Amino acid sequence: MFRIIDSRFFVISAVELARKLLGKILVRNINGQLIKVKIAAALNNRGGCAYVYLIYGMYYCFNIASSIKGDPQGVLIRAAEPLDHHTIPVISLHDEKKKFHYYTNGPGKLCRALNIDISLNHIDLTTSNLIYLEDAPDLSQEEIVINKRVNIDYAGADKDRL
DNA sequence: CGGTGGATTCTCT
DNA sequence: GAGAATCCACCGT
Repeated sequence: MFRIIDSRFFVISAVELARKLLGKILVRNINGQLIKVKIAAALNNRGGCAYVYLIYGMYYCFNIASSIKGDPQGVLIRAAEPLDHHTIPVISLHDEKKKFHYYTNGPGKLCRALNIDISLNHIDLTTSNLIYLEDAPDLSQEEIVINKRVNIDYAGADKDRL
């Protein structure tokens, strides 16, 4: 698959971009070690133009901005499927003895697995060697299921929002 | 300049 | 189901 280097790919609405990102390959380069994951869940994000947010002091959320300058939109990547290995081992923050084989099924866990931190904020996905996207066939309409956010039974009234 | 809360996740009850 | 872990942007004083 080829890397996406055409910035026009992102010059669309966040809703469209979220749909196109599904199935694409997110590549993270950590000191030469490539980790590839397939984007499996994205979320239309409301406003904001940052790429990486620190949340609750412990976890990061990885966003991909869309549209054009002056019209801030973005897509929050909520989950992905590891490709290189079945799982990406990440040591538990709470108990280092427990080596959880974390899946990337949540925004915070996704960023932990890929070593995404604030240093990637404002990075350009079309020019950076640290993290970028590889092209992949768009999923068919039938394969895209618009559903509620994953793993959010804690969210109360907000969980019914898309 | 101190207080507060948030786009999360894990652990224990 | 609730609390904790833990950083910083933002707000009020």
